[in-house]
Amino acid sequence: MGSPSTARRISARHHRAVTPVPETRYDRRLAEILNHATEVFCRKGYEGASMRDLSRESGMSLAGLYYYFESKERLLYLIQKHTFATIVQRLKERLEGVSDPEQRIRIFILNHLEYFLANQAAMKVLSHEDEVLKNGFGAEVAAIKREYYRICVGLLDELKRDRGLQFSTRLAVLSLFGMMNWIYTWHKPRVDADADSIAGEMGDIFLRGVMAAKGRKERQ
Amino acid sequence: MGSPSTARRISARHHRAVTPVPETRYDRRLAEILNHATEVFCRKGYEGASMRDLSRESGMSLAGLYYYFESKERLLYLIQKHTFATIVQRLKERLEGVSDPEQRIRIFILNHLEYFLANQAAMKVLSHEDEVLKNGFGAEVAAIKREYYRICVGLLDELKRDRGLQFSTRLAVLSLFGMMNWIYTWHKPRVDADADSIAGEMGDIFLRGVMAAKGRKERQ
DNA sequence: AGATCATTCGAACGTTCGTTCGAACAAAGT
DNA sequence: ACTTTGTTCGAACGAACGTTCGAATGATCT
Repeated sequence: MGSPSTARRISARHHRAVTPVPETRYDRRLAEILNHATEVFCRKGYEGASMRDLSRESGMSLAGLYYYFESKERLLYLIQKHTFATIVQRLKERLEGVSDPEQRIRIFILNHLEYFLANQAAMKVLSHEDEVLKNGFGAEVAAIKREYYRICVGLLDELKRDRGLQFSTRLAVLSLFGMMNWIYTWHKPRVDADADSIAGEMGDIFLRGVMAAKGRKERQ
Repeated sequence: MGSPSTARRISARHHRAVTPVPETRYDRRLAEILNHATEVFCRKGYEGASMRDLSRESGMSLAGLYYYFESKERLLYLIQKHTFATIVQRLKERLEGVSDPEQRIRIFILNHLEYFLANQAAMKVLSHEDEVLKNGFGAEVAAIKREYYRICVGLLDELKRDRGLQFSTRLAVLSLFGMMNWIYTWHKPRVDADADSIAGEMGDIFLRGVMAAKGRKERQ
C-alpha cells in the first residue's frame, strides 16, 4: 500500500470517473517530471542522462522520482507514448472534413512539423531513442508508430489513385519522414523559419517530386 | 616508452614514410578493433556500449584495448573521422569529369547511399552519435561534416544557376540529407532494394521537386 | 644467448549507475 | 485527538562503468 503502482491506479480511476479534467495533484506532478525528463533526455540522450540528472533538473529527490514510475525505462516509455498519441490524435482531428488528397498530405506535413518544432525536445527523444525500449514497452510504442506510418501510406495511396500516379509508396513515405524528422538535427528556433513556411517548402519539393511521376512505370 | 601514444606515433611515421600501403600489424589490429567497435556502437549506442562489450566483441582484453587508443571518446572520434573522410574522398573522385549539374547531384546521392548501405553500422554511428564528442574532437569532426554539407550546397547552386531555378538551397539540402540519412532507421538489406535503385527513386523525387520550381519566387 | 621493444592481460582503482528501504512529513478522514 | 493515506527524502545497496598499472608474453635485433 502506498506503492507507486497503487497510487497510479487510483489516480487514474479518479481522472476518468470524477470530472472531465480533474488534474489531480499526482497527475500534475507527474506531467512536470515528464517534461523535465524529456528535456534532459533530449540534451544528453537516454543512456547519457542519469537518474541523478533528472532529480537535479526536476527538483525532486532521487528516491522521490520512483514514487511516480518504477524504472527509468518505464519513464522513457511514458514520454514516448504520450508524445506519439498526441500527434496522432491531432492529425485525425485536422484531417476530418478535408477530402482533396494533396491538401490532406499538406495537412499531414504541417501537423508533423508543427508538433515537431513546438515540442522539439520530445520529438528528438522519440526519433533518437528508438530501439532502447525492451520487449513489452517497445512493442506498444512500435504499434502506435506503425499506425502513424500507415496513415501516411493511406494518404499517399489516395493521391496515387486520384491522379493516376505510379511510384513506390513505401519509399516515398520513408523519404518524407526522413525530410521531416531530420529537422531535429538542424533547426534553430531563432534563426530558421517557422513550421508553416518549412511545411510549405517541404510540401512543394515532395509533392512536385511524386506528382511529376505521372503515369510512368514504377522503377522496378 | 611502450606507451600507447608512443606506439601510435611510431607506427604512423612508418605508415607514411616507408611504403604506400605498409599496413603494419598495429594498423591492421587497430582497424579490426574499429570495425568491431563500430558494430557494437551501432547496436547499443555510444553510451549504451561499455568498454567490456567492446572487449568481448573484439576478443581483446579490456586493458589491451587501451593500448590502441587512450579513451572511449577518442575511439568514437577515430571511427567518425575515418568514415567521413572516406565518403568525402570517394565523392570527389566520382565528381571529377562530370559537369552536368543534375548528373552531379545524382552522383552525390548515389555515393552517399551506396556508402551508407555498404557501411550501415558506421553511418548509423555517424548520424546517431552526433553531439557526444567534446570540444576538441567534436570540432574536427564537425569541420569535415561542414565541408561535406558545403559540397552539396555547391552542387545545388550550380543546378539553380544552370536551370534558372529559385528555392531555398539550405532547406533543399537539409531535406535531401534527411531523406538519405533516415534510411538507417528502415533499410533491411535482405528485403529492401539496393543503393542504385533507391538512389534513382530518391533522386527522381528530389530533383523533380526542386526543378519544378522554375523561375518562381522563393517562398518569403 | 641475451637485450630491447611491442603487445596483451588479470586485477584492481575510484566513480557513478539504477534502484531500494525505512523514516519523516503533509493532508484528509474520523 | 488519533489514524490513515499520500508524498518526499537521506542513505545506502550491489553492480557496472571507464581507466590504470605492473607483470607477463611475443617478436625482433644484435
